[in-house]
Amino acid sequence: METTWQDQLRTVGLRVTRPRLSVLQVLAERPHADVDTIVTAARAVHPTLSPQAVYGVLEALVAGGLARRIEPAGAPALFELRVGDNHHHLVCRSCGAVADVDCTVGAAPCLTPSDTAGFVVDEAEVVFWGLCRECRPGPPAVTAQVLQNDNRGGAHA
Amino acid sequence: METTWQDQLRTVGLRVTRPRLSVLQVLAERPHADVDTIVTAARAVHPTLSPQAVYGVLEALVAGGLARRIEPAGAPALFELRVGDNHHHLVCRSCGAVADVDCTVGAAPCLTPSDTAGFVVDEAEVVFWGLCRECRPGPPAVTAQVLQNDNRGGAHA
DNA sequence: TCCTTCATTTGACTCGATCAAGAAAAGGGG
DNA sequence: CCCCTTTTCTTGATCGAGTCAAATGAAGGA
Repeated sequence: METTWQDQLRTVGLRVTRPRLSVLQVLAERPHADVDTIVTAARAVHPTLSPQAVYGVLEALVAGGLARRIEPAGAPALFELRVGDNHHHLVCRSCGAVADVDCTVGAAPCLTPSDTAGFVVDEAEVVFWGLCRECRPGPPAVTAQVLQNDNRGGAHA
Repeated sequence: METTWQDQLRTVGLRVTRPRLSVLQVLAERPHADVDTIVTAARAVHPTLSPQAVYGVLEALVAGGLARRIEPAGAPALFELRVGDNHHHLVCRSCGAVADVDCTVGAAPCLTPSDTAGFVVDEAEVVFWGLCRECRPGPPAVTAQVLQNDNRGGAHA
């Protein structure tokens, strides 16, 4: 990916500004960052950056297709630069850590509901909930069990 | 469905109260209701019910496994009584309408992440985004027989 | 360089949800 | 049937994420 941030911004019709470059830089280093994290990190190179500016920048980036917003339940929105590929997320219930998961099928949407109830579906969003390595209780007994498949509510394989 | 709300509440160790019965009643009639809707509707039978009480009731119901909370991105939380079965949701991008979707039988490749990045996954959450029948830009003429005589472009916000 | 347009700053504000203290009620024991 | 303990509800303050609006400032084409 040798296209610069500047090129990418211009390609989608956005002006090249310091706040935007700062935010892109932060997102490149820290995928799945929330607004607060972005503001804090971006201030390393742009000390006067305001939170509202970051909201504006992110809105523009998402609208321009340069960034994607994800909103795990009960947490502030997160942003990532991985766009255009169909991937999903693992979210830690304890610490909120997020990891990418490639969709095993490839094309979006990777799932097709059996009955759409009259809806025209354009996206299937998948979130895997669990515990990350650090938050997992007990000694790291590395079992192969990956998806707890109980027959009541929640998970399904 | 001969188990009464009272029985269900007692079964999970919750006291039987008027606010709880009211909320259960509302949820039975209106699946996928948000807190505001529940408060308004429940006041028909319990006029002094406070929003905070509803928050408390819902928290207790969810903790007791009698209700489930869903949080579509960009919308207040919704609650439903369908628990224990594995189903997902269709959400309308335009009006926010929600419909249940039974989990696709058989092939659900995306529900087993290929690489869990060290996470222990306990739930896979799926949300299908699209447009509901009312919000869909006009289907090819009036050829839809499934659709009863509704005023197209229906007022639904 | 000028000038128009788009971005950012600043500050107020909305909305959903949570927290805390006291009053009310549920429901088991006497 | 009443009392007492515990849970639950009410009232009101507070919080956090996100939005709105007016005014200043930068981007970049003419």
